[in-house]
Amino acid sequence: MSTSGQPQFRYTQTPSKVLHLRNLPWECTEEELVELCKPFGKIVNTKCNVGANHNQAFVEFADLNQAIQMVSYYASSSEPAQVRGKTVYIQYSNRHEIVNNKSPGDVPGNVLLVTIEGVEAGDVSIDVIHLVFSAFGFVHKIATFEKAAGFQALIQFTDAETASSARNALDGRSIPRYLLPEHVNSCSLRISYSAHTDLNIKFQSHRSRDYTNPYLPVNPTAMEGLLQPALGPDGKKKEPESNVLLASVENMQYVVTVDVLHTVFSAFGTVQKIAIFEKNGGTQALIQYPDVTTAAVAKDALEGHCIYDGGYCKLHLSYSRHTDLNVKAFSDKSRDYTIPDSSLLAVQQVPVLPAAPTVWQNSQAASMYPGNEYAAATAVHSQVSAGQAPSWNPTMQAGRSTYMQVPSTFPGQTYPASPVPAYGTAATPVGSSPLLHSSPVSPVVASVTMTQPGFHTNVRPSGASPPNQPPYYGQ
DNA sequence: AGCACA
Repeated sequence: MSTSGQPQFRYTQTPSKVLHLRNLPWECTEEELVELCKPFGKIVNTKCNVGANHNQAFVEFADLNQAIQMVSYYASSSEPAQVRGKTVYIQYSNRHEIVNNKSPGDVPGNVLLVTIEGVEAGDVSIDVIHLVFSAFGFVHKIATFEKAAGFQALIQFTDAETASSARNALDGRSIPRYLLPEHVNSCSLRISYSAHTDLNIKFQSHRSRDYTNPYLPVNPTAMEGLLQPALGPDGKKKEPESNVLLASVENMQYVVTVDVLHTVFSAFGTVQKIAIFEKNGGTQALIQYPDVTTAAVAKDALEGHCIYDGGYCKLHLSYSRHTDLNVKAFSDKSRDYTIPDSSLLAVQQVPVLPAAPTVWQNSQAASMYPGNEYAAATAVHSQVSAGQAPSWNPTMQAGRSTYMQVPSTFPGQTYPASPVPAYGTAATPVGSSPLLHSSPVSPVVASVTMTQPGFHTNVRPSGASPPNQPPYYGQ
């Protein structure tokens, strides 16, 4: 009102709680703005990426004096205001409040509203959603529902920072195909912030989970695949889910060692224990994960796949009745990776220094979002977090840089001197292959022969074959 | 490097 009609000159501009900032770096984030301005007072609102070049912004202080403090500080300072090394020019805005700053969905909070486009509600299980979002931090609760917008989920994180890292990384991306039913072609995530801060989950069910409260009652009607046998799609009784998988190996042309299994199954999370045994003339193995979710994903991803190309060592997976295996810590038929102090086995236990098998785990994680969707970024994350749990371990907290758009470098290149066990060479493609192949029926190991740019370093084609093991390609 | 609902 008072400013209308007349051009404003900077020396006549009247102070305002709202400051206009220009010459900001491209796509300057709200965090960067707040970082710059908060020493002078409480910021109640911002508007970023304003102007044709998206290099201007507005910041509104709670109090006029705070804005005056900032302007006068930089007016007399020898150090200009800077963001990312760029000098930022600050002046009073000719408005007195930031209006209609954001649509509600853009106000950061700890709860995300995720719309999963292109799928039916039944196509994406809550376990898959949990797995995908757990890469960024502990997921407290999930509630799914169907609205006009489609299949949606509310996902509660500890804080807005975690939620926004997940949002920034996943908004507009797709859930990897191998986590979805075959008939799903595309499925993109639209993510905004919910106004909720704490979801009220009443039951553990196929549509809602509270991971902070494992003792929450299971909804008897909505329950599916939890704790008790449920009916599968074919109407037959479905075995109860378990964190332990029973794998039977069909057409076992080559010996399947503990190490091979470990490499294969580590692609989906921390493998705690493995036991191999003979039954009915065939070879079976039990693979223990920390949780049912990881086991479920591994089961779905690996079922029917072959460890070695050419249809050899085909895996058939079911849930074991066991929940905690009692195995010898180190024998040729069993392994307990939770024993922390063995130098041979400690790699599972978040070592301080990267160790070869851990790097491999991360190589696996790197390929979790293959192709043009997540590609290069995940690899870099692998470097960053080498030595930690793989990305898809739901307990892992370090996934925030996972999906940055950065040039591709694979962890294998980061530790060229790392001793890579030969068995790792043989088995590594197994874990990565279902990810690299859109077709779930591809032999697991086939990625070895692929020449997909940017991915070849992931599979160590030059590694030696293990003693007493055939080459895993050709044959 | 100079003001945002288009």
